[in-house]
This record gives sequence, structure tokens and C-alpha cells, in this order.
Amino acid sequence: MARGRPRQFDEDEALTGAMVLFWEKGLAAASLDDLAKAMKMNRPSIYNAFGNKEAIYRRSLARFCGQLDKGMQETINAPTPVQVGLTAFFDQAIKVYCGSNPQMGCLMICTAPSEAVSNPEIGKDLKDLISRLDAGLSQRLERALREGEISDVHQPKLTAKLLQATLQTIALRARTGESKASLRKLARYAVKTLVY
Amino acid sequence: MARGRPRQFDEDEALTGAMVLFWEKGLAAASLDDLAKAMKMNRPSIYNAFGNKEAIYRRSLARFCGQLDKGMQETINAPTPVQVGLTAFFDQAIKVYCGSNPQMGCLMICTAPSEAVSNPEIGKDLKDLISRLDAGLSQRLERALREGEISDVHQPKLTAKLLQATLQTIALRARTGESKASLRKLARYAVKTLVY
DNA sequence: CCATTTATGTACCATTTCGCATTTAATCAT
DNA sequence: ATGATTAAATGCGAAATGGTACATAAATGG
Repeated sequence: MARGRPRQFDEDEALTGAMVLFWEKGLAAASLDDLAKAMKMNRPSIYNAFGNKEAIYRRSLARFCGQLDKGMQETINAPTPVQVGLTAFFDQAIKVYCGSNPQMGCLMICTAPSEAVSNPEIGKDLKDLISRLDAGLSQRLERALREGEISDVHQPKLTAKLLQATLQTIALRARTGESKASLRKLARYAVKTLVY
Repeated sequence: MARGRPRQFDEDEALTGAMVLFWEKGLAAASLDDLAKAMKMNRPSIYNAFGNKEAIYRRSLARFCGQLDKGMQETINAPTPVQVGLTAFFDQAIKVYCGSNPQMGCLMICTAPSEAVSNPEIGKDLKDLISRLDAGLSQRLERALREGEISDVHQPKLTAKLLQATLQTIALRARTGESKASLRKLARYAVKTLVY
């Protein structure tokens, strides 16, 4: 087993480098040369190992979204009141969105939409993430309803969308430099207003 | 007056063409050749009349945002209950965001963020629009508060941000193909939930 | 030790890109 | 008309881009 010359790049590390580059520049503005530097590989190796630029971008997206989704599921389904779980989820997202200098917001929300029309596959990736988050939030709210934790004036599916709207505005505002403190305040107000 | 050879392109029409192109592709993915076609001009004329690609993009943004802001101001400040004005504003936005085939969402929200980090001027354009919308919504809510139209549990500045979050999610969802009907339903629920 | 397999790295190619220099055209002032 | 002024159109060119061919290197299996 393990035939042939061993790879001398770390796949995970390379993908992380690519992700950071795309996060900053988006798909279109990132050149293969940029990518090669970011991944610490040379172009032919990249092409051989991962395929073309779009493929790498989509893998970066998938990874990022997988983490986001997983983080959300774990946090909002922890054995705490809904409001606590939701607040923790927002805080977690804010940490990621404001975590670098300059702040870069969400890879998906801030870079995929500009590609989504001319590249329907990316459009679908975006749509899928939105759907998954809607579903996760909605399910948690439904449980809260069933367990009498929140008032039955709520429509879980719609409230879920407004919670996701909150997440999205946090992503966008983070990218324009809005402070962590300001975003946390917004998140708390959203939870208080939308889930009671 | 009117010296020299007269321009044979309509500046407004050319700018509209450019805007539509950028709306679909974003700044980075739109080439000068694309632009020339979209503006029905040839490259040197474009350069002479408008400057480089980024300048045209920013002019497109400014125009789009000017209209959005103006539309908002007029609609939410019309002599009707806050909720009616807000609903009308969302409906108006939905019409624009879903108005072409495929649906393209908001020029600013869907294309500017991907440029915002590497191009701080565009970042500022984005930030400015967000601030203006926050301010407009917040002022309307404050008036509603003063006039006893809504409950004083509201914090106008934060509620304004959640209303804008609703607008933004509508823009993003429109770009993924979500239907007008679904977005209108979301808008109505947001108004009902956030403003009472 | 040799064949096979897989990865690396140099160098390259065709195309596209942005931008401009130059020529040609249209209009106005005199 | 003529010259001045401004715009259009052609076409060039240097650089960058995405992508690849090909020779080389490093490992394994027999």
C-alpha cells in the first residue's frame, strides 16, 4: 500500500490555505498563482491533486459549511434553554466572522452570492447551506414548542428564517468592520425578540 | 457650447448596461470586453468616458443604492401605519430582487461583499449603504414610538438592524431562486414579529 | 534491482486581460 | 470652408491567466 512517491504537502493544510485565500478574495479574484502560494504547492500539483480552481473553491465551501452546520447543531441542541443555545451559536459565529484582521465575515455568505448566478453549482451550494440552517433552527424551535419552552405564537419555519437572517446580517456587518461587541448586542436582541 | 463630436452613447443607458452586467457577475468576473458589449461602447470610449472598471462598478453601486434608499425613504415615510409602509418597502424590494430571470437579488448585498476586503473603498460603499438603511429605518421607528404607534419595548436602532437583516436575507434568498411568494410571506412575518 | 506508480517542478502555450496610441469622424466657432 | 475640439474605432502590446506536457524524483512490489 501507499504506492508511488509520497505527497509532500499536507492536504488539510493546503485546503485551509486555499480557504483563507478565497475567503478574502472570492473565487473570481483569486488567481492560480495566488492559490499556489496559499497552498504552498505549485500549479500542476494543485491541478493533479484537487482539480481546477472552481473545484477547490467548492471544497473550501463544503468544509467551511460543514463546520458551521456541525457547530450549530451541537450548540443549539445542547441541553440548555433554546435561547441560551441560540445565543451561544451566534457568539460562536461572531468569533469566526471577526476572527481575523481585517474581519472577513462568512466565506459562504460573503463570497458565494457573487458567483451564484453565473455558476449554478455554487448557487446550489449556497441554497443548500441556507436550507440546512433553516432546517436545523426550525427543528430546534419545533422541539421547544412541543416542550412548552416557547409560546405557540411562533411559526418555527419563519422564525428560523429570521434567525438565519440575523446570522447573515452578522456575517455581512462583520465584513464591513462592525465590532464584536455591537454584533453580540444585536444577536442578544434578536434572540430576545424572536424567541420567547 | 457642446463642442466637439457629440457622444453617441446614452450615458444613462450605458451605465444601466454596466450595472446589469455587474449585478450578474460581480466586479472581478466581469471583463472589459463584457463591459463593452453591455454598455454598447468600445473599450477606449469606456475608459475615456468613465475611467477603469472599478470606477464604473462603484458608479453602478451608487446608482443602485441611491434608488434603493430613496425608494425606502418614500415608502416607509408615506402617511400610513409603520407596518404598512415597511411591508410595502419589502414588497418593492422583492420586485426588484426577483425581477429578472434568473433572479439576481441585490447588487450591493450579493456582489460587493466579495470585493470588500481586498478593496476597502468598496467596503466603505457597502458599510455606508448599511448605515443609511439602518438610519432610515431607525428614524421611522422612533417616530412611531413617539407617536405611540408601537410599543415602547422596541429599541429602534436594534429593531432597524433586524429589519435590514430581513431585507438582506430576502436579497440572498432571491439570488438562490426562492419564490416571490415565499419571500413576501417571510417579510410579512418579520413585520408582524418585529414591529407591534 | 528493476518495473510500476505516483508526485514534483520546469517550462511552456493559447487565450484573455487591461490599457493605450493613433487614426478617423463628427460637430462647433470663426 | 477651415481649424479647433471632442469622441469613436481600429488595432496594438505587455502582462497575466488558466491550464498542461514532459522530464524527473521518490516511493513500493515483485
